Amino acid sequence: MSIYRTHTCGELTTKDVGQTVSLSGWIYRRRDHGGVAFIDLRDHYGVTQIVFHPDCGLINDVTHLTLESVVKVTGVVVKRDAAQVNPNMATGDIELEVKSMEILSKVEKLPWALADDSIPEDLRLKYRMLDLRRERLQHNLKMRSDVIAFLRRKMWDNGFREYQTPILTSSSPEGARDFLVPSRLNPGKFYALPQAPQQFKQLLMVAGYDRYFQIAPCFRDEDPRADRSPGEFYQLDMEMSFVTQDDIFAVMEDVIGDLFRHFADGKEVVTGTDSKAFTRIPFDEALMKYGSDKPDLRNPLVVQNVADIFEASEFTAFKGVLKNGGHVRAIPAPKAADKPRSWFDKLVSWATTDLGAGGLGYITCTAEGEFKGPIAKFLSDAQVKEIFTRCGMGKGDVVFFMACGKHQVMKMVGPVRTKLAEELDLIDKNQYRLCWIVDFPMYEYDEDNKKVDFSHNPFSMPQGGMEALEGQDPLTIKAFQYDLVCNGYEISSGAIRNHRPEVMYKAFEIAGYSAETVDAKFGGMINAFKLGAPPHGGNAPGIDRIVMILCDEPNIREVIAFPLNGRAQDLMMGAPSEVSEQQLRELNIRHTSIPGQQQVKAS
RNA sequence: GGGGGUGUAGCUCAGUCGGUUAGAGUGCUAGCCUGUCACGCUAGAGGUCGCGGGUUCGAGCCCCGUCACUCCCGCCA
Repeated sequence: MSIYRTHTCGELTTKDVGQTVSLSGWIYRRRDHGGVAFIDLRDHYGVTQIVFHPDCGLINDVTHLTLESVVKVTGVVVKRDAAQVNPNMATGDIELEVKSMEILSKVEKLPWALADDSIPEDLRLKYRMLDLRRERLQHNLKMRSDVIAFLRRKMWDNGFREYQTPILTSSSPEGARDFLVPSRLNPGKFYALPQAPQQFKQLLMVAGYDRYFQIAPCFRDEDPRADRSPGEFYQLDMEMSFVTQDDIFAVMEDVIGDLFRHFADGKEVVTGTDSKAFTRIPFDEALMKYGSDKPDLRNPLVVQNVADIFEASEFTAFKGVLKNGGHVRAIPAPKAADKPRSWFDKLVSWATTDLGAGGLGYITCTAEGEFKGPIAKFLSDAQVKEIFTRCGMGKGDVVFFMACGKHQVMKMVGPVRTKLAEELDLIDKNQYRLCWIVDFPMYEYDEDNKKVDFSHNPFSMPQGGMEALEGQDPLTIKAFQYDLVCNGYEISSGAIRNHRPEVMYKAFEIAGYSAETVDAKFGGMINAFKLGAPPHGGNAPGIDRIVMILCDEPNIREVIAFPLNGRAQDLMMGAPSEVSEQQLRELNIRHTSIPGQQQVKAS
């Protein structure tokens, strides 16, 4: 038994009445009535009301303590009178009649009241230790720990073992920007922090370990987003040998499907099939129907291609877009015809300013079946009817139109589909909808450099193998490359790898890399594949993002104990910081100081 | 690198048409109160209106610039 407590603040009940107990924790709230005073004492497990009666002689002490001070109290558990029971508290049937109190830690001054719920984020990050005391973050981080424990168990149950891979590795030429670490023993040379253990896990497959996983830290020096933490994040990195895409899907559908079912907390987990399998949507179809490669399937709206109709119309604006290789898509908006003019105006202004779209057209169908709207006059009645039929819309409904450039479907059409569903409240917030996006293109055309380039992982196996690479238009080749998507978030990405050197050289050749370049850049991997490599593949679910979704948080920082802010700074520790000249000398580093640049301040 | 939003007391915010000494709630400090549970009551302290410049008789408010935070685009094999 601890000298600090006999129980936690969450466990005393009427069964303990009459016992003398000790609790330790933080003073959460205080109610002072002069003659009698109460404090709510909080620890990780809950809150218990402590009563200070006049004869305890401690009222003056406790009322002059700043909230959040840490105390140990000893006293007797008493049952509350019926009128005093607090049904909102787990321990609301009892209270502790205090006999003695020991102050373990005094608070000097709080930067904010802990009960306050809307504190600016930079302040929260500066005093993260205070922020982390709040119930919401305690819940999120416990959830994170539980999710990781669950994933480890499930991976073990599926025959996987966890292996560590290096944190100090070499800079890789493809992919995101690396974090670099100077080498003291090798002047002028740098390690890179791994963007993912990609090459190492493939080498483990070559080494015959068959089923690998790791709760792996990944480091990428890219700008953040709400669902993307700057600097570092964690993946459930996994790889397996002698498998096809179907084998990998089966494992992930078991692991991730069960994960969501286990932590859904009453929400419905929808896989789109009557088994454990997840719906599979080819990339091209996702782009067409949802305008996104990570569609939110809770959103029932389905986009339609109406290029042919506008091609045959008198609407020169859209015809011009089509002539330049662009697209015209229709997005249905059921039961929106009676929305006020201002609703439409706001959407159009949102599309032009926020999305940077040229415009947003729409045609409404009144309750009487009359078509109205800014672009209705450019179309014949038959053409409008055809559009409404394709969209499954009718009286009282609206169809929106978006014209966009060749490569702008995801940037323009997808957001409109999402916005309309939000505006019309069509998204079932009580669901997790999981699906695979499959058949990603192997290559895409790089408009900037006027060349064919890899569209995803260059190590992915092209569908059709060598035959496809040699005989097919590169831009039509698909890869065994897939993403796992939940509620509009990409939660995992993976591939069947290209384990055959000759296919690898050919794949790189198409993207403009010589065999010499491939050897120079990926020598380790390609040599490994010349020493007996099993067919293999895998993927890597993003743990932070999955926890964020399960916690129903809009921002990934809410599920990370000590996140960096939007400029990749740790406001509490003061990172990144300047280092001494001595340290730099040892590393053979000299830097040009940047005048006027602010040091990140530690709290 | 680009675009949007925000910035007034420790914190959350209000501040009208540009016009007297910039307000409220909360927290803080002191006091009162014997059953509260976001206790209540009284009083007090607390302000570089993010920063700099400009327009004006006069700027929290208008203009220009800048900084910080945040969301998005680019980027993220």
